[in-house]
Amino acid sequence: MGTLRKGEVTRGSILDTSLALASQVGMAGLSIGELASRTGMSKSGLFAHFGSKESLQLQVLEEARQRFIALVAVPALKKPRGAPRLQALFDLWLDWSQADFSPGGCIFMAAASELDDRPGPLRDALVESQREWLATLATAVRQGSAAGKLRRNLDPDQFAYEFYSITLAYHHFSRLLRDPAAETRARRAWRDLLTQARRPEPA
Amino acid sequence: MGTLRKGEVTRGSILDTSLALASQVGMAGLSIGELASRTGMSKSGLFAHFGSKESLQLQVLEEARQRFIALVAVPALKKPRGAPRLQALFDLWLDWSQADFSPGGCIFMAAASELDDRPGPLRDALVESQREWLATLATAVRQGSAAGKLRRNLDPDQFAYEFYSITLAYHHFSRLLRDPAAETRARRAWRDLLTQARRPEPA
DNA sequence: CATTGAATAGCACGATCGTTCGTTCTAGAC
DNA sequence: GTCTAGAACGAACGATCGTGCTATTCAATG
Repeated sequence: MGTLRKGEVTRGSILDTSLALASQVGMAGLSIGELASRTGMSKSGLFAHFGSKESLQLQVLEEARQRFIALVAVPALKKPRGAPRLQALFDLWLDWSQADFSPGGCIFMAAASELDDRPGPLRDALVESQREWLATLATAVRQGSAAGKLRRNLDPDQFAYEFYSITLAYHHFSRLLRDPAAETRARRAWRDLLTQARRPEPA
Repeated sequence: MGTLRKGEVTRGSILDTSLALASQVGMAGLSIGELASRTGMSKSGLFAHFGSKESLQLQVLEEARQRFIALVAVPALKKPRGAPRLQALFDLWLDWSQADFSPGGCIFMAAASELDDRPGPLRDALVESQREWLATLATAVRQGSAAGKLRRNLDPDQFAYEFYSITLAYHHFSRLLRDPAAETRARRAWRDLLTQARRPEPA
C-alpha cells in the first residue's frame, strides 16, 4: 500500500466526478464551479489541486486513458490472437462505452469533435491516445494474419478504420438518436467485418 | 426576385459567419461577442436579429439543413436508382464535408456529440435532421433493391447505419487525426459496402 | 425631399468563467 | 501534546457570457 495523503484521495474523487461530467458535457464544458458544487468543495479548494483548468483537463484525459488500458486493452491481450482477441477488443469497447463512470458514453468520442479544431496540449494528448488505440487494433490484425488466422492480404489500418467507424456510429446512434437498436446494428456490422477478415483470399 | 430588405441581407451574412464558426467550435461555442467582432457589428445590433441565442442556433441549424438538402439530397435524387444514386449520395456527402463554408467539416457532426446529452429544442432539431438523412439513405436502398439493382434481402436501416459510420469515421480521421489517408480509407470502406450490397444473395 | 419604421449602436445588468490571494483549519511527524 | 506543512475556504479580480434598455442612424416609401 503506497502512502496516500489526504490530498491524493480527494484529487482522485475530483477526477471521478470530472470524468462523469466530461463524458456528458465535454472537456470545455467542465467548469470549475460546477465541479466544486458537485463535490461539495469550494472553487478555490478544488482549483488548488490542479493549478489550471488545462492541467485539470489533461489529468482527466490521462485518467480516462489509464482506465481504458486497464479495462479494454489489457484484458483483450489475454485472449488468443486472431478473431478471439479482436472480438474481445470489440466487446470490451462496448462495455467501456456503457460504463457507469461515464454516463455520457465514451469520453474520448465526446472530446474528439470538440477538440478537432482547437489546437493545444489537450488536443495533442487526445490525438496521441487515439493513435495509440488505432495502433493497438492494427497490431492485433497484423498478428492475426501473420498467424494465419485472418486473411493474409488484410490491410490492418483499413481494418482499424472500419472497427473505429462502427464504434463511432454506435456512440452516435445510442447517445444522440437514443436508438434502441444501436447495439444490434453495431454488432451486426462488426460480425460482417470480422467475417470478411476471415474469408479466404478473393480471386 | 423577392423584395429583400437590408435586414434580410445582413441576417444572411451573419448566418454565413455563424455556419463557418459553428463548424469549428460547435453550437455552444457560438458566442454573440465573437460573432459580432467577426461581422464588424455591435453585439446588440447582431443580437436584435435573433432575439435569443437559442433562436440563433436553431436558425443556423436550419440554414445548414437547407444547404445540405440543396447540395446533397436533391442532386443525388436525379441519379438513377440503385448503385448510382447511392454512390452520388456518398460522393456529394464528401463534397459537403469539405465545403468552403464549413471549414471545420460537417457541422451536423460537430453538433452531434456536444448536444447528445443536452436536452432542448436545439437537440430535437438536430435529431430530426439526422433522422431525415438516415431515412433518405434507407429509402434509396429500399428502392434500389425493389428495382432489383441491389440484393433483395438487404436491410435498409443497417445499410444506412454503415453508410453513416463511414462518414463519421471520415470526419474523425480527417479533422481530429488530420490523417491524409482519411478520404482513401473512407472510399475503400464505401466500395466494400456497396459491393456487398450488390452481391447476389448468400446461401 | 420629408417621413417613418427598420436597423444598428451604446451602455449597463447580472451571472459565470478561470484565477489569485490571504486566511483558517487539520492531518501527520516528532 | 506541539509544530508544521498541506488542504480547504472565502472573497474578490477582470473578462466574457447572454440579454435588456434607449438612443441614434439609415433605408425605403409617399
